[in-house]
Amino acid sequence: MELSERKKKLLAAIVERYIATGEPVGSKTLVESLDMAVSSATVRNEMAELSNMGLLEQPHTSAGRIPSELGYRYYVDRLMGQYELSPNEKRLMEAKLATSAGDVQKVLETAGSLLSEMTRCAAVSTTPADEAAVVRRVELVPIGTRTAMIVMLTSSGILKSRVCKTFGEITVDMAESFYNIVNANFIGKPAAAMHIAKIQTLAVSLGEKSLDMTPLLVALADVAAMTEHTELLLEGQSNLLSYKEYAGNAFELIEFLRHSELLGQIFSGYANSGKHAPQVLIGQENRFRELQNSSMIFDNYEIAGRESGTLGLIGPTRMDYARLIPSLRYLTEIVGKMLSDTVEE
Amino acid sequence: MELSERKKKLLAAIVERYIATGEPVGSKTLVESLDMAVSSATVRNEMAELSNMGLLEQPHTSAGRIPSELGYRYYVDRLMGQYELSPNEKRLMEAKLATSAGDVQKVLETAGSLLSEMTRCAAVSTTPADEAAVVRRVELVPIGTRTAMIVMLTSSGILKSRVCKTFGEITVDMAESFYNIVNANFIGKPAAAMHIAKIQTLAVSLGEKSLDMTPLLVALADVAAMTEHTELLLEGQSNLLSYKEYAGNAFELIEFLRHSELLGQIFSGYANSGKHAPQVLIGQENRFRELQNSSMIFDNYEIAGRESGTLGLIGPTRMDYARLIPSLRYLTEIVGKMLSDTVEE
DNA sequence: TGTTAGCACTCTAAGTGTATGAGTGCTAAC
DNA sequence: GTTAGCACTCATACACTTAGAGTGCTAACA
Repeated sequence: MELSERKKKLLAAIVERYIATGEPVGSKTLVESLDMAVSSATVRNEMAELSNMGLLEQPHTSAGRIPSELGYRYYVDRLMGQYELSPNEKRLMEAKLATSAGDVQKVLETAGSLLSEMTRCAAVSTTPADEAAVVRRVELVPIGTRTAMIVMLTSSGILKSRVCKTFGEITVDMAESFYNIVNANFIGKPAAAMHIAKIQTLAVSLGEKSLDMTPLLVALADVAAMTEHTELLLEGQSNLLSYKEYAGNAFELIEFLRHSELLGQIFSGYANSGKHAPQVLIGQENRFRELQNSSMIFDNYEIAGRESGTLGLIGPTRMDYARLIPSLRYLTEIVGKMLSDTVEE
Repeated sequence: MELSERKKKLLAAIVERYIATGEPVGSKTLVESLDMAVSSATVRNEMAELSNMGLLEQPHTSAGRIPSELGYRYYVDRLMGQYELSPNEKRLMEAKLATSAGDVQKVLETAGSLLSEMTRCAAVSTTPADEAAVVRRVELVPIGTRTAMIVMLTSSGILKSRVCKTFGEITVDMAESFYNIVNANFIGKPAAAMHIAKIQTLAVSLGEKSLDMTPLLVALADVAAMTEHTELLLEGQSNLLSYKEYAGNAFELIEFLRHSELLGQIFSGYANSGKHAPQVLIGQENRFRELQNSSMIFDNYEIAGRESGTLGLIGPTRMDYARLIPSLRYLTEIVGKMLSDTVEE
């Protein structure tokens, strides 16, 4: 579908104005704001044609036009200018992220809250997924006489810990057994190897030590389970409350975000696609009913050259694509760099 | 203010019915639902008197009555029956909490999400405050060649960790220096001793080792700062969205909860008061404008016989006090027990 | 003296009617 | 291809009406 230059200009102006104000745009205001060399009547003709093509729609006969989903799509694909982040903004983002360096989860949390602040949208991120990930390191950190913390690091950089309590005192002997078991059975293997069934057979083989060791091993399995699945981190859902398009059904959307692992499916599906460019889903292009009045933008971050996880934004269809897409793109880029640096060694 | 038995019965019925339905209660429905031996005219007379006393109010002339804040207060102080938690509910709460045993923060998070689920209110909790708390233990856990995790435990049971990256490899020598510094300067002292200024003078005294050690020491100061202040944990804010009394201004309230350390003041003020019984603040009894259409219930939990922190609920004035107060009371009790057990050793 | 029936009164919510104005589509002239 | 002009549509605002719920008051009753 090829449009005349003038139609393109008008469509872009309508989309941008509607994004900015949330009010339907009429022919008169449009002519004024663009100070075009034609009259409002001409613009009306053009707008009527854009409507016929399905790029604009009218809430009611005597209202101005608003972009249809197709209109947004055309705008995003062909018309939109890309907002350039200022060096200042870039520096700020990097500085904020740097405070979390070394901790994958924290980097992603920080990225999420940065995104949600910058965009007034909800931000989503997934922790790196890597089916080939293996347990790189396990540590047993004594905390008290009967309390210890188990720390696990995977080759994909995921770090998880958990506190556990034992029945009796934790002895040097126990710690030794623990490390022996871990080294012999788990280091270099996928976290899935540490399944509760495996732990049970191990416990049996320990004989009389078994009673003391069980809480440690159970906690170990627990930590392993935590590292195993990619996690979905959410930030800034409350931003959505401030949009009038969500008045009334904000609760529904926020509950959807809060519970849904379905959202994770979209993301991990995309992460595996190997694409690397921000993907935009507008309105009904979303598979889920709860998102059909919303748009999503998401993009994969790369760890050491490999698509690993996703950062995303969720907001009203009327979101500022021209600004948000470059912001997200830049952030995924530096998140990728930071995480590569973290995981690398 | 002493009321006749009949007035009490009526007031309680009005409060409870209004809590249940959210609709003003009229004389006719009231007589029916109570199947009283008097007519609606008599009830009207009584209701008029209750209005005069300021215990009831009318949204408008031809509507039924709703409780005034004074009415709720009277109900809470004198009329309310206490709902008994079933053994089943108790068992469920305990079982859920038990999964977090050993980790103060996690226990409180779990308690918060339990509370918010049970009550459809927002739940707040504060981590234990203890001016006499000292650093009990610090561990340096190697994670990679240039990455380490610093773990700190205080005598009040707060456990915090942070990952940090160093410039060069972490050597056994460095670890030794680290532990020497920690043992000599910090163990047994308040976390505040680990201030960044102190860290700096230490770094200077290290001479040439200083460059390598600095990131570790900075991270140490950082972890110390984390343990130092009581934290405010929030759960279930999104529950509030489902109440019609918040339609429209839910955003304001949720933003208030999200940002406000002011809320912490109320809590810590109460925590220091030494009281131990659920405290109820109804509507305007709250100091903050954002909470004046809401009620709060909060109660201190005791660690080893000492008031240490607070659990609280925030919801619409029209909340089910008779059910929520006992629930909160019971939860603070078992949280206290669990935390005492955690901190004790 | 407390209780009750009855009735006039008040006020909201919902529905109807009307004016206003923004914005359109169409047509005829440029 | 562009424009001015005009009839048309529809949301919004406002005034008005009606029905119904609930009240307060009064006079009669036990």
